[in-house]
Amino acid sequence: MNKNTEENTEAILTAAAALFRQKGIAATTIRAIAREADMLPGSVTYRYATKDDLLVALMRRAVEKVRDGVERMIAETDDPVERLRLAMRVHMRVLLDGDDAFHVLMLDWGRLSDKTRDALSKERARYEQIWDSVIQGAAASGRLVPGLDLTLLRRFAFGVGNSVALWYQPDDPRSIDEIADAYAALLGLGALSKEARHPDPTYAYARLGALYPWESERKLARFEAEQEKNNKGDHDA
Amino acid sequence: MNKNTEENTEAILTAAAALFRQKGIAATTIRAIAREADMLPGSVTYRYATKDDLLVALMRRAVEKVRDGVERMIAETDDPVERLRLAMRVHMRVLLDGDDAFHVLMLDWGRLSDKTRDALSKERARYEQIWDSVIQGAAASGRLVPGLDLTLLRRFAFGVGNSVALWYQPDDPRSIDEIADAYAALLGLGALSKEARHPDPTYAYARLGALYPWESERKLARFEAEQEKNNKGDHDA
DNA sequence: GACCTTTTTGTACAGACGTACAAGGTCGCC
DNA sequence: GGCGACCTTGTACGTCTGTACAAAAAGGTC
Repeated sequence: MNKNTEENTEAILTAAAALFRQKGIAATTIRAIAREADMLPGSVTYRYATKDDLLVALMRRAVEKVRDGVERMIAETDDPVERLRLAMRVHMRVLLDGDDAFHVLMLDWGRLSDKTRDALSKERARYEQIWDSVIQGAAASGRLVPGLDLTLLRRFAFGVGNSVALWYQPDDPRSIDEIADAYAALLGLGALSKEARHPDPTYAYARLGALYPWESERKLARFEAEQEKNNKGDHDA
Repeated sequence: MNKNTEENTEAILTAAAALFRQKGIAATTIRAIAREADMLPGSVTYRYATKDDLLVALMRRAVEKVRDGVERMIAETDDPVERLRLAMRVHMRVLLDGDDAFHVLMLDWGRLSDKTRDALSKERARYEQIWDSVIQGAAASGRLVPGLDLTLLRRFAFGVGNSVALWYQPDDPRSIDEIADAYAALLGLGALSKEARHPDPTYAYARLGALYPWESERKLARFEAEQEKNNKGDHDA
């Protein structure tokens, strides 16, 4: 009737990840984790003395796993742009369908305590570095628009990948890979049609104001002034 | 020494929003909100009987405010594509620099209780509808790649806008509008250089597999099989 | 089957939580 | 300047939290 130790540890991590993802970290109690993992609370604290220890162990594992996955995936090809798409697939697959802990790592990062974040920052940075190097590889190959801010591009791609987690439901008619591919396509090609965009994106990026030549900066300025006025008196604290 | 009633209500909402954003909803206590707003807990519960009431009031206000902002902004122009960019600016500006409550609304949506989410879903849907109509307007004008899944595009744009909140820090050297413009540019034009992309995005989107003609589907399949194998035995619960 | 280590159980505690409410204070209006 | 409505204060409650720990049970080794 008793599972062995390793299985129980696994059950704790699985249950904790699922609950953290579903209800958030603070709203998840150790007792709930134990219940979900079919054991008593003492068995949880026996393995992880504090909730934070459990959280760190969980996230460390998750980021290592996904890093492994992405690294193996991009090793499949030498093409720097294909690497970007494949990385997106793995990232999204794990985020949406895989380890709940990765989901939590991506979404709750900003709200971890300093101590917890510090304990994980090295691992997370290593993962982001993979993305950076993939993007830098693509840029070096000359297949990206020249002059792009590559850090911003990484954050854009990263953010796009992560944002799916905010709306995706498992019963979505689209498959995860479909979404990842559509997102990768939008990332690479953009949404504007051939006729609507400047024929050379380099030019458009060189001066962002030229992106939409029909834009009137004056209208924007007027709106800004109005906003300013409306916000006055709002901020006392 | 006493502020008047309206100011106190405002102080509560401001303090609550800031704390919810910073530490999450569950981790924020009514006592902490009261302390931050410089009053006693009773004054908070006098105005909002439960924490949930406070949360709902907060978010309702936030989404109405941003809806107003976007609506006024897009009324400034008839150009359907410029509207998209202007909407992005307002959205990001409020998200990053404006009402903390909007930040919470966007990021914690998936973790609200059913009751709370229901109480807000109409307002939020109305906001998303504005984006939908902006995107549909752009599509109808023929200036988007034909055949795009417009719901997916809205989610992509929405996700892009929201994801900035996961990494942006107020001390970032870039201004919010700079980021919004860069993101809008990437959204419209994509990251691939002229030489690297198929000259007609319509074609590329029509069959996503053709997006990166150098991609080998076989490599992907091999990886998937391997993943499958690795995951075996992982999932008992 | 005795022995030692590893794990589970059950119970306990101090503190913080959301919420309630009687008492007192403040304010504008007549 | 008294009255009623609105708001704040202080205190209290039952519940739940993370964590601790002694005692019991299980498992492996000889």
